[in-house]
Amino acid sequence: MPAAKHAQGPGSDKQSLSADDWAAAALDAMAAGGLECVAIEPLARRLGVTKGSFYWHFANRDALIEAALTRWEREETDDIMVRVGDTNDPYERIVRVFKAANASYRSGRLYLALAAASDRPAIQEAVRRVSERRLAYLYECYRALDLSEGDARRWSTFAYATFMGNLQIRRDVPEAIPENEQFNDYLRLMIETLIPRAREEKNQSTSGQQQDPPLQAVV
Amino acid sequence: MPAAKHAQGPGSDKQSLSADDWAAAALDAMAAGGLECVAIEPLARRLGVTKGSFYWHFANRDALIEAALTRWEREETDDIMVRVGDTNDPYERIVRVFKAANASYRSGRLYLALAAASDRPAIQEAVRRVSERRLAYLYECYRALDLSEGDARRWSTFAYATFMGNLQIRRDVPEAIPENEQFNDYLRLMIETLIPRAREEKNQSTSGQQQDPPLQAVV
DNA sequence: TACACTCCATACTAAAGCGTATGGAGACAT
DNA sequence: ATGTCTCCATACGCTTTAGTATGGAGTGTA
Repeated sequence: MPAAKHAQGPGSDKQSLSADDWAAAALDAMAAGGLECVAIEPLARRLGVTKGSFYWHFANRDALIEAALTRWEREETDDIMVRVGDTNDPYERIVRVFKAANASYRSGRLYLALAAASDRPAIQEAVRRVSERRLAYLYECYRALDLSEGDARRWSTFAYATFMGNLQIRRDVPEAIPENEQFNDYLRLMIETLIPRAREEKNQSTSGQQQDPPLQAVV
Repeated sequence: MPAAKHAQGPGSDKQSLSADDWAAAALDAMAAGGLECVAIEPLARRLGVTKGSFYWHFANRDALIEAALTRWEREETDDIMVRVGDTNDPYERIVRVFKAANASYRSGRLYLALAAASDRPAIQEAVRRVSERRLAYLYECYRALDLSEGDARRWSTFAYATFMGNLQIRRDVPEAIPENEQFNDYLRLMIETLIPRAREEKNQSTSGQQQDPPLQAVV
């Protein structure tokens, strides 16, 4: 039963687990079944080891959650902010935020699972930091569209709410979100509605946008 | 309200608990700390009794959750649908849905807590029924505004997403939601944006063909 | 009085999960 | 070979919770 320790196989599994491997497994369990699924012995079974491994890498369960949160915040920053940050056009940035938001299913489930752990202050603070960062990013995008501070605040909050609500609907009532080219229509409606500049240039596509962008493919 | 068996004592608490009392307490615990807080002994302590009482009213914990879900679905139907249903103007109905959604803080927390229990099929189905009912209601409102089926579907989903996202933001980043008269501006922006009222509706869904909708006009 | 029914308290068992103590197998250096 | 360090297995104790078994106080009924 004990797996060959250092068979040094073809790279599929390492001989030793790292703390970050545990953190990654904790995030997977979190996205799948919520915080209550982040249990040490079940995770150990899933990783092919026992509790002895865990308590060598971590002091206790809270330390694992802390490490998972750190990894999550880094993932969020890397995956979303960086992906849309290579454009100076604020319109295009908002569009990309929306597309990225609707693309990563796991990321959405993970956020919702973490945000539901309202009785854990450490988790709540991490969720708050992530949301504040996203809101601030959207706010700056709208400011760059020449909106006033108040309008930019309202529009960015509005857009972020729609953004989050779509994640929620996709999880709770998946068939309510249109699919394929229907989804493109839905996404276009939201983008055009939520970005005031879009109303003035209905005839012309924006710089990087094609007529039929393959939205579902963004993983 | 279940008939008290034999009225005794200065009215503070009844002498006998009913199954619905347990269901109500379960929903309170759920809104406060999620499904994991729906534990029998803590609930019994909070109700001033012991487990013996619980297992007289329910077969097991799942039966309690089932009863709580039934009560929740009834609450949702009574509190929200009925409250906005006494108007024939579809515009006004959507406005009331939005205001009611942003009014009940506990209701929002409860929905989010229930929806986060993605590993319980019974809960997931109840959440789905509630969301489908709300979406269908909104869809009919938009249809009554002379939108095409496709447009009504997109707009109602869009509106419901914004609706749900505001609940999420209010829970996770409360200070991001404006307050007082600032909140009125925010609400007005969402309502005006999300209800294409009195607008000449081409059956054109994929491109915004409207001309110059007032962004900040109505007070 | 005798009996039954309702509602709950008390005292258990069983299981799951967190945490600890300890030992052991392999790798590496001396 | 000996020791040491890394990483993990095993065994154990502790707490919490689901669930059961049983009795008992209060009330109604024959």
